[in-house]
Formats: sequence, C-alpha cells, structure tokens
Amino acid sequence: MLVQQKNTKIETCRYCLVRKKGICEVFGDQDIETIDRVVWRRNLVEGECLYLEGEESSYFFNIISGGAKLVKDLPDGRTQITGFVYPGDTIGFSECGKYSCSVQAITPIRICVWKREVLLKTLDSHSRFRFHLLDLIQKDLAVMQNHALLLGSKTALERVSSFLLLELERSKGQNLGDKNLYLTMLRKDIAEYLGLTVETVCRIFSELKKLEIIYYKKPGRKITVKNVEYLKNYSLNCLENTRI
Amino acid sequence: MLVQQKNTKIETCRYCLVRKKGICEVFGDQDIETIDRVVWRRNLVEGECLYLEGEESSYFFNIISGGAKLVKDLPDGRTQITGFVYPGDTIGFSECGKYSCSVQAITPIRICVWKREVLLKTLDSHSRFRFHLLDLIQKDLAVMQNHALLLGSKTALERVSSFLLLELERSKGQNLGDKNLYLTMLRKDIAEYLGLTVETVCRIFSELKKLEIIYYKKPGRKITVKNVEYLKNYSLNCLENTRI
DNA sequence: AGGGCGTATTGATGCAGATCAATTTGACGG
DNA sequence: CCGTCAAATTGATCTGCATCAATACGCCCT
Repeated sequence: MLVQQKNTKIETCRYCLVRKKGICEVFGDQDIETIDRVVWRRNLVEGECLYLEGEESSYFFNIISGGAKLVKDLPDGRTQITGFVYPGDTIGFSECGKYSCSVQAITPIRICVWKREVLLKTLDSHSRFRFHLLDLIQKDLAVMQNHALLLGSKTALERVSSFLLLELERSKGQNLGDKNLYLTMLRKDIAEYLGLTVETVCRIFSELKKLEIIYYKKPGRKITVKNVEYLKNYSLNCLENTRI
Repeated sequence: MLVQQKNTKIETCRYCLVRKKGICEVFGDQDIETIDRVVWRRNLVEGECLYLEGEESSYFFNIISGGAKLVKDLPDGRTQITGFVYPGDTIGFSECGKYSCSVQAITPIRICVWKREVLLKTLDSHSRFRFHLLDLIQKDLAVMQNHALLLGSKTALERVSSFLLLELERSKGQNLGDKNLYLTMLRKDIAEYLGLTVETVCRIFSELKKLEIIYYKKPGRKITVKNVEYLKNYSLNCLENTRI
C-alpha cells in the first residue's frame, strides 16, 4: 500500500502510477512532458483534509495512491459521505469557484496538484482532453444519480449489497482474486456513505455472513463474496427499464 | 405558461425564450446563427418521456419551456426522482453512451435538440463554451451532492424545508412575488424527489401551514412563504463548515 | 347541477432502522 | 504479556416515517 516512488529521487508524470488511469490517459508521451512541468505532488496523512467545502477552488487534484472520502457536514455533526476516491480519480470540481464538498484522506495519500488555470488551458490546447474530461465528469454525475437512487429508495440490505458489489468491482485490478475485496474505510464511513448507522451496517454484514453470501474474519476488512448472484438480487442494480 | 412562439411562423435561436439562460448564453449573435442551422425543436405532452435510462444517448436537449423530471426506476416500481429541469436547463448527459436516467415531462414542454456531435464540435470551436459547459455540469454535480446530503442525512421536515427554499429560489424571475412559489409537480413527485411518501410530504406541508411558516389554499400549488427564516433553520442549508 | 375521477389530506397502526447500552476483538505500546 | 483504546459486533428498546385506510376537495364532462 505504500507509494513505490517514495524513495525515487525523481518522480515524473511519465512513470506516474496513474499514468494510464483517469485524467492523464489521453496524453501522449510528448504531452505528458508538458504536464510534468506544471504539476507538483503532495502527501497527506490519514485523516488529513485536502480541502473543505466552501473553500475557494484554485486547484484540481489527481489521486496517485491511497484513498479519500468526499464529505458534506451538517451543523449538528451529522455527515454525509458523497463518495470515495482512489488512484486515478480526479477531484476538485466546484461550483461558483467554491469546492462543493470536503475531502479527507482515509489512508495516507499522495496526490498530483493541477492549478485550475493549467487544467483550463489544457482544455483549450488539447482536443481529446476536452472529451475525456467531459466523459469523466459525466460519469461522476451518473454515479451520483445512482447514489441518490440508493439513498432515496433502497432498503438497508439493498444499500449494503449495492455497496459490496461496487467495492468488488473496484477490486478488479488489485491482486486480490475476483471474489475478494478490501475495504479501505471504516464501518462508520460505510454507514455515512449509505445513510445508515454503524450498527445497521454491522448487522447486515453479519446477516450476509450468516447466509453465507459473504465471508470475512475478525477485522472485517477483507471480504470474500461467496454468492455474487444473491448480492446482485439484493442490490437491485437494474439496467432494464420499465418506464412507459 | 404557454409557449409564446407557438403561433410565430419562424422560430429562431436569436429570439429563443432561453437565449440568455443556460447553455446558449455564451454565444454572440454571430455564433447563435450558426447554432440555429444545426438544432431543431420538439414538443412533448405532459407525461411523455423524452428518453429512457439506458437508451443510447445521441442528443443533448435544452428545455425551452415547461418542466420535466429526471427519474430512475427500480424493478419493483419504486422510483427516485433525481432532479427537476426547467427552461434553460440542459439535459442528456450520459455515461458510456447511455443516458443515466429517464426524463419525463411534468407539463407540456418544448425542447431544443442538439445532436451529440454538434455539441462536441462546438466544444472544439468555441473556447468560452468549453468553460461554460464545464461550469454547468460542475453545478449539476454540486446539486446532486447536496441532494445526496438531503437524502442520506436529513429528516423529513428538513427535506421539505430544503425543497421549499429551492423552489422559492427558482421562483425568482417569475412574475410571482419574492415570497411566493408555484409548484409545477404533484405531491407524489415531491415525495419521490425527497425519498419520502406522499402522506409524509402532505403532513409536513400541513404542519408548516399550521405553524404559519407557509400558507396555501386548496389545490396547494401556489405557496406563500410567510417565514423564510424558520424554513432556513429547518433546512440546514449550512455554508459554514466544521470539519477540522 | 350532479357524477366521476384523480389528487390532497388526515387518521390509525406497523415496522425498519435509529438509538442506547454492553461486550468482544484486534492493534499497539510499554 | 498485560493494559489501553478504538473499532466492530450484538442485544434491547424506541421512534420517525411507511403503510393501510378513509375522507375531502377541485376539476372536468355531460
């Protein structure tokens, strides 16, 4: 889980861990050299905030390693996690020049920093980048709509099942098998993401375990999905459509 | 509420009702002529669907008049409204070439149709348009995040209060006074938008009326906000931030 | 004016998930 | 190895909202 390049003298975009993921994948070797001259990198420790909701948004960020949560707080302490981000994900989108949510590291993270103007200038100079960025943000929008469906209409069991399937999907490409997933975040985070309490999340994890749909032991971070079909049924991740 | 241009022989972008709202506001008179040659218009009756979630997304649409709801369905009939759109709003954003939700008219609507490629080409040729579109979609994203906060963390009273404030905001610019709002949608739609039932929405409307925070009579479409401050307190539309 | 229909409203009851409380477990430091 | 602490888990109880049911109201048609 540590950043491989930590001990490397020179870290360049060319050999970046997320060179072929997310925002930078459209750049050729030529272009990436240009980018290399205008971005820089930064580390955050676990729990540290990258920025707060409402702050002036002067930068975009690319996650190089580690994980973070997107958070919105209510004045009385309730918080809603609106998403989790991982290597290759781009954050910093904003409204009226203000970040629309806070970002807090859930593991130590390394990020790549783009000045806002740099990204906008790249938008001007690089045609494929335009479409790519549009695609990425459209995808974010679709993800949020799905999440609204989950939060507004699904039961606790359905929410947890949906979440596990998403995490299973995300685990593809890590060295875990295709039935295993590793939860970066605490039960509390899962609860705040799904609009439930920790206790409810735990109970449903336990229930799914008892039903032998999933399996895990003690710290409950590494989960084996023993029956994907059941999860799919519970999650209602429907693609078919019924509207007239 | 009827389309003024209905009886006009020739309808052009130049004199479009939403010429200065949303996507087209960045275009000069020269540019708008170019756009005029590549877009066309269409009417939908109340209840009609513009497109369905999952359909191949070949067009973007601009609402000229009327209102519509963005909808996601679950196989068992539960539905979640993820947003309402009105004149000046652009819809048709998609993921992997598929629309991410369905769109259904809640009044008769008139829309402007852009072929997907036309919008993409305009993105290439028009620098201000690039930033404008990025702004618009970032705004959509921020709105969805707020809605996720509402759905995941707020109580019924808080949800309804937030909703009323949003509708009050939207009513600015219509001929109603600054304390009045007109609800285009049914109680059912409000409920499906807020992740509640019709009954709960009704009860809370009644409660707010009894407390003299709002006022309305019979059909309950036109609402007068008598105490905005109370609504603001209930809605928790906080801008201050508490995260460390 | 009257009848039918869809929407809004109000009331009675039930339940999913929250809340409160207690126990277990693993990680870490001395 | 033991003590400490945060996270996870499980149990008991409570409650906000859903569900079920009935009524009221406005609107349209004849």
